Amino acid sequence: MQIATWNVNSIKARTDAALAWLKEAGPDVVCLQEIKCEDSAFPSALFEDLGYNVVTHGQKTYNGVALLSKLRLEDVRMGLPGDSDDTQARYIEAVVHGAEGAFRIGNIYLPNGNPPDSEKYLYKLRWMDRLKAHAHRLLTHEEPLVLAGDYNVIPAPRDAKVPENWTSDALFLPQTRARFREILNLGLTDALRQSLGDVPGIYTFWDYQAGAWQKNNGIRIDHLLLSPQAADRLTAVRVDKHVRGWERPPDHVPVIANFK
DNA sequence: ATGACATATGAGATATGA
Repeated sequence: MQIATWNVNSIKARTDAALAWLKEAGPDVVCLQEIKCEDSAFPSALFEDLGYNVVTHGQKTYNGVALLSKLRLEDVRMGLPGDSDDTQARYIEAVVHGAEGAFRIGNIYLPNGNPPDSEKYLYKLRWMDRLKAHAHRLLTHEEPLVLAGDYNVIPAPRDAKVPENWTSDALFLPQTRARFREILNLGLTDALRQSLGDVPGIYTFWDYQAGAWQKNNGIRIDHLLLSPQAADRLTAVRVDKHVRGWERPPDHVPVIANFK
């Protein structure tokens, strides 16, 4: 079972790239973030032609998440619980049944939160509190659970090429990292760190500006967090960095986890 | 340095991203 996450920064602008990567990598499930379109505008048929079932939770212009799966998507839920006034489309969840059992998969597009002195940062922190509460509930099921997506969190200095550049940024502020740790400390495992250890230099995002890609000035902000039952089955994690070198790429690249 | 770059909206300039 291969489960991937990828922030595509507009599915309309990235349809060809997404199709090319799916043909190349062939994951069973993909969590897409920032589709930036309403549900009716998502090019589902093109992905269905590749054998994927598609569910979306989109909105006009901003945000939006989609789940693509070769397996049937069951118990689909849209939106992160905890705030009925939240209109931003940032969470979709479903269950898939693989040959070796079921996985519940939550697809996350966590708010950016910049600038830190704004309401946007308070929204980010509240959203993380809601995610913590939801993860806590899901963990009581004691089943394989993968919470994958663009967390907009740099967990540690080793997750940035130049950590000093991020000290006052909403992605790396102590409060942000503390909330991320609180979520991990519920009993979740960072899949990439379990698989690859604490090696530095692994990034999933390179800014379009100032030649960040050419200088490998990246950050690791796309994560797959695993319940104990999912972590037990993890066999490998990789980052498909080469995608960032494609023509007109998104600024994020796919992260893929393999499970036995 | 609020800029570089990129996308959506909508038709010029602004909001958002990280």
